[in-house]
Amino acid sequence: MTTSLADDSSPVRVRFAPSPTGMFHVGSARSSLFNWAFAKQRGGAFVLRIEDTDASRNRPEWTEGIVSAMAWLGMDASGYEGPLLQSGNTVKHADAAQQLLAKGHAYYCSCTREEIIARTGDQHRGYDGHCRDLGLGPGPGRALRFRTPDEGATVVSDVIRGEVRFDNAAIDDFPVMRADGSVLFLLANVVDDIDMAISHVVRGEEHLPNTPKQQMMWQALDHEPPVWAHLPLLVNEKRQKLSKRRDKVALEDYKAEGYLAEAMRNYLMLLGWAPSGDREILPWPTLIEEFRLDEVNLSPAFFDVKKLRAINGSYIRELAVEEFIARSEPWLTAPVAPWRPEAFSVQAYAQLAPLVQTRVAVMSEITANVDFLFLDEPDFDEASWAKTMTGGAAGVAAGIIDATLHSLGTVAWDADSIRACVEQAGAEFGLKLGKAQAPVRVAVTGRTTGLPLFESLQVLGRDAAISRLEAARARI
RNA sequence: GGCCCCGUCGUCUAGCGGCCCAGGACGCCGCCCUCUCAAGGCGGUAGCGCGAGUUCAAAUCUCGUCGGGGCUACCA
Repeated sequence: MTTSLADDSSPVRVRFAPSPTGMFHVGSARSSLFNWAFAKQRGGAFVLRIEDTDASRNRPEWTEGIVSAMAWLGMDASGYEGPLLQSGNTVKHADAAQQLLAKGHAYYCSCTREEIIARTGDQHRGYDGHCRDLGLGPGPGRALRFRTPDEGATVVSDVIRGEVRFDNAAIDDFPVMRADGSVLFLLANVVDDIDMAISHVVRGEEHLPNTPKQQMMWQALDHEPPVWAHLPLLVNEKRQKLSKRRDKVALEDYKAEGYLAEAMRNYLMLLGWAPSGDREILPWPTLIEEFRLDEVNLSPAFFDVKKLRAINGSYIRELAVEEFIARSEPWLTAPVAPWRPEAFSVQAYAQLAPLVQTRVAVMSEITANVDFLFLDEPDFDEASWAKTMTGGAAGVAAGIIDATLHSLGTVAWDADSIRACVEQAGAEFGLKLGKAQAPVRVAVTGRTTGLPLFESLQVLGRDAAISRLEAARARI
């Protein structure tokens, strides 16, 4: 938008400043990725700062969660400064508060919330400036408030949104330091950004209403405000901001489901920004190179898992088979895999892996595709069994299985020969392969759908195939 | 309530006054391929919220309107 702000030559130092709340949110992930792409593409620096000022809801291990989630997405600790803890900077926070006081930009206030509401008669009116000119000193129950101008306007120059104007009269004197001397987020955030020499503050749009206040403080502290960039929100299907409470937002959950980091990263980059031309799936270095902060969209983006799935499937299919096999490991072993660990065979899996690869959109789906190979008994799907083995289908199913069994014992054990057996069995009942294979498939794999049957049988082995067909035949 | 932001297919987006009776992708539907299911190929469905204005010309500019959202703590 405002090209002077997006000037390619200005030095870049960005920060990602999450508060450690226990899980890494997809919105945070997107925000960190945008910051990262912008910094790397401009040859700038990226700082990770943990906003742990609210001691009541902080745990040290949450920080580790943020670091590892970022690493998973490809933002390795070697590529950024930090993590720095906001709580480690409290001396400077307090110092800044005193500076504001000394310069007349802040004053002590003894009002309680109740008193303010009682005076204004309106919960929504905000602070009425009661203590503004009382010249109060520090003391119990006295917080420090920033004195905002009564007239004029504060204009926030945002790379994405252009100039956003806020009338100063509408901005109440806001607290910057609690009565206990601890500094509030709004100020601490500014002090840290100044301290870290942050050049661009790239964050979610929910912070836009706070920005004029922060900009006032930058200036009151004798610093040029940074370049602001407020990213559009990530929303749910009801177009509300993604929230921990009602939406599935934990990056960890998606990882556990088998979303590939590179797919998640690519998808997230597409929320609010798009590469030029009709391209969507691009390697990370290309995304970084082509990303432009000032091209970021204005409107909120729906976090669409369907599209994420599609992109993930595409990434899975792009994997070299060996790579796919290697990456399948977590879904083939405990605690995910339902079979006895000894029953698993990498060789057997490797033979079918190429067939699995085109059939899964998320890695967790691998398990159900090959479980028949390693389970002692197939995991029968009731609907599948009912459809192919009971009622009117029972007679044919029994016949097909009998006929297949008849020739399967002596046939050469390869997919083509096995196929011929089933084809022949079907012919005896006037059935095409499509119909004839169904009871065999269910008997052996437990389901009507799955990997190509004959390759599956070949890998399963003759003995297991025969005993499963016999067991199923007995159950019909 | 106040302040602020946003508004192109269902969704993510391309579009920066003529190249657009709007392009791509996901989804959905159909066809082909096919041992099931996928993958793949081909085709289709569907959109500029509305109203004024500016202009020879508007999805693109302006205003209004309607709709959606965010913020509104001695939380971050």
